[in-house]
Amino acid sequence: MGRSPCCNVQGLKKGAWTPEEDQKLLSYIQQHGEGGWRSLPQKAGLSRCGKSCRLRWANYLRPDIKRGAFSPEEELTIVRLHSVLGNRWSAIAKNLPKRTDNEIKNHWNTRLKKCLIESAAYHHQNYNSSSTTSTIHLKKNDGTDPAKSIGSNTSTTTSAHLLLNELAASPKLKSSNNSLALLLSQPYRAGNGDGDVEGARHKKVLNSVTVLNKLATTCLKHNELPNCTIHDTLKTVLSKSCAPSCDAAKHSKSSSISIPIIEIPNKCSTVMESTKEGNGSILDQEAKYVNPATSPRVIVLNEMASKLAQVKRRCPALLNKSTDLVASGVVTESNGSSPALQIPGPAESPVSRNDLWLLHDIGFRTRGVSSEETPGAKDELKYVTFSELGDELDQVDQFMRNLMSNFGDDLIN
DNA sequence: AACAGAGCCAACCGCCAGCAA
DNA sequence: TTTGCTGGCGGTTGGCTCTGT
Repeated sequence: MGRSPCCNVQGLKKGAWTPEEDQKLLSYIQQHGEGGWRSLPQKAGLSRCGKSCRLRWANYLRPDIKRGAFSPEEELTIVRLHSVLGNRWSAIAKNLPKRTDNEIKNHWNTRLKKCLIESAAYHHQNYNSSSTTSTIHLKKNDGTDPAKSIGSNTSTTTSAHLLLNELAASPKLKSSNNSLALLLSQPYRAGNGDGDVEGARHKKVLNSVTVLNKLATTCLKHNELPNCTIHDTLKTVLSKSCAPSCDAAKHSKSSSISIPIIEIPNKCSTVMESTKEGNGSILDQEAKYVNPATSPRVIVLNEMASKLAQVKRRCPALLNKSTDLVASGVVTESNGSSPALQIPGPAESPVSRNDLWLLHDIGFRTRGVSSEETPGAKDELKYVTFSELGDELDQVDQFMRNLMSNFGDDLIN
């Protein structure tokens, strides 16, 4: 049960502050300092409630407040921090000197959130339309070519299946019995054998989500994972994909927005390019960095991590198992120097702002830098680069390969 | 010029945690 | 342990401004 509002007292003024009121409040605080808000109005000669005075001071009158348009760097910081902290505006404000939580909150609600949502819509449209021409056809393991793409009938998994196809198209993968190739070829195994996409569409089609769900189910079924590089990989992926959303949910009364893809739509960039004084909002600069080729890999990694996180939630002991399959030779130890797949392009690209926007979606938290692991480092965050992301993707693939080695039969059957 | 709708943001409201009595 | 006070937080609102018709 909450207390009665302090502003219910009859006769107290509400609404916009006048310059005279501001001056009274300012003078009083300069003379007596902050605090004692309940008694302050009377002492300062104001017909306001204490709470109103405190807010006016904190959000407007304080001398160390920076007002005006947010710089690209500040916007970037907000997006990055929001991905980890959620709607904890005060915590975000602590990382933005001279900005108030209220101002950041307003900026997010009126601009940034809108642009992110538009970006997501744009991206979905972009990829759904492009998927018809860029999808890579997989070969079945028996050598016949179904000449059909997987998941083409599912709009929600377009990006994921594009990347899975991209992975599958890798020369290395093509020349081996890679787990992804096996997984991706499954729609045709599961069908009636004629490789007809129409047939598959009406029967059992494995899109990327299904693949990942299957992966998750298998993990759960076996209730354990080998204690080897897979263990570390999974742990890394889970810690990155799971932490932010859990954290945000814990600290935010309302759910923060969850956007599958971040890409800067033309509409946004156009709007921002007209910003006065060319005071580059982040968005018009972002437009220059848009690289559609970089997006799907992020998304599929996110999807993979999300599914694996589900496994973790359902089976907390998963990461503590110590079955040593390395020693038994079932799984080979990776020396880290030769990733499972070499995917050209994004991994070699320099980090751009767009990468960081993309990372907002994933909510990456840098290895080892969390409040739990590093006392005193609360809210101090570092972000992975795109090249690191490439490594992660390789590791996830390695994980899947190893998993297939152990549980392949269960996945296929 | 007048109007409507959208955008923006200062301010309000309800709730909560910390603290002291 | 309970109660009340205080400051702080995040969601929401209302009014002002801008923009388009």
